[in-house]
Amino acid sequence: QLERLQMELERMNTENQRLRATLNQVTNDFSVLKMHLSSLMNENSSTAQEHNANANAMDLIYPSELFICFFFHQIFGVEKRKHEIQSNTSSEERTLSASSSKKKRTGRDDSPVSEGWVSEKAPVVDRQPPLESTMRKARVSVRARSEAPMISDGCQWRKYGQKMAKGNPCPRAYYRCTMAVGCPVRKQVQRCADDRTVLVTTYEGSHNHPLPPAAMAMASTTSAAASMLLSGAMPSPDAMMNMNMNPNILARTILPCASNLATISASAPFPTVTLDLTQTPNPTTEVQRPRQFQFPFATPPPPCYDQSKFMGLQTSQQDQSQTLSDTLSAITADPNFAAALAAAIKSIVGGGGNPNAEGN
DNA sequence: CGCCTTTGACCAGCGC
DNA sequence: GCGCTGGTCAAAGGCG
Repeated sequence: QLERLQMELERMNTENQRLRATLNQVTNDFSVLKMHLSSLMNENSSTAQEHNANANAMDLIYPSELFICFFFHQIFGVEKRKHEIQSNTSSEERTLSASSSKKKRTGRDDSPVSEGWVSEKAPVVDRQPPLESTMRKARVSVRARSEAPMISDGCQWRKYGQKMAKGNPCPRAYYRCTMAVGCPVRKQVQRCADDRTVLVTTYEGSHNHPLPPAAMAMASTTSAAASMLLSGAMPSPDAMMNMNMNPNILARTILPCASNLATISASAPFPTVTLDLTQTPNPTTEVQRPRQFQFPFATPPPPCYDQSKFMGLQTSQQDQSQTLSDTLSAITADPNFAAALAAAIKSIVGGGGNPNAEGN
């Protein structure tokens, strides 16, 4: 009996390794596709027809991968063979970035500020393409519990301002990405007024440079959400409100396995996707939708749902290792994992990205 | 010395 | 027009 169990365990381990390899490949492909698509959209956004095509492409690519990519990056700490792939795409992206950037100031501004960031109020001639400037308006907000002043998302940030926001005693900090010259990505960090253990991080824009593996998850998520929001792959929040639709329906479509984690704000000045990681997914809801991709955790949730760790917050290496270990143990111990993972991969590779297909 | 944070000033948008 | 607010700038200073 023991021997049989050991053999079974070995077989499961082998299967898991194979699946992880497949997942790595899929994730890589997704990242490369997304970067290419982003470049294409920048180049081709001048014609509405091409824009529609891109929107359709977004529609096909993003909905399921967005969340899957994000989750598996976080859970598995996926180490990717991205550098060679990214180096191929980054050169053209840098060219794009360089061509669109324009020196605005002198003196101290050998910083990224002058190289690429185009202030909306600055009297510049060579402004960013319409789509890109629109893209910058889309925001992805992440709520997570953390004692740290800022979540560590793998990117390098430079603080460029801090303001007291109305209705919140906690100051709001403004950061811009400094991983590459001219990267337009910014983020705002503020503690929740109601619950100061909750850190609200709002991302804006998409990176124009290769990202380290640790940064890919968040970047992919925010970029994809922003793209979906603005490409027409999803209706605007206002449109949804006019149609008497609950914006969260859309969020459930994007993140079907964690419907209570994502909301789309219709009241915010900019279209905003909010990923609320201060809550745990409702297991009851998941049981009611067995055909959706979901984590087959038996209740209660495993330690990975300690979200301050789950989100890759600034916890110690030891904590993260322990969490990862716990997570892997919990996942691999579940006999349904392989099936669920296979279904998820199949939904991606098999073009099942449309969450509406097959009732998903 | 270079990079970073701090912080007051400035500007644009918006409502009244 | 005026005041409020959010967002950004940029000088000054700190730090490694």
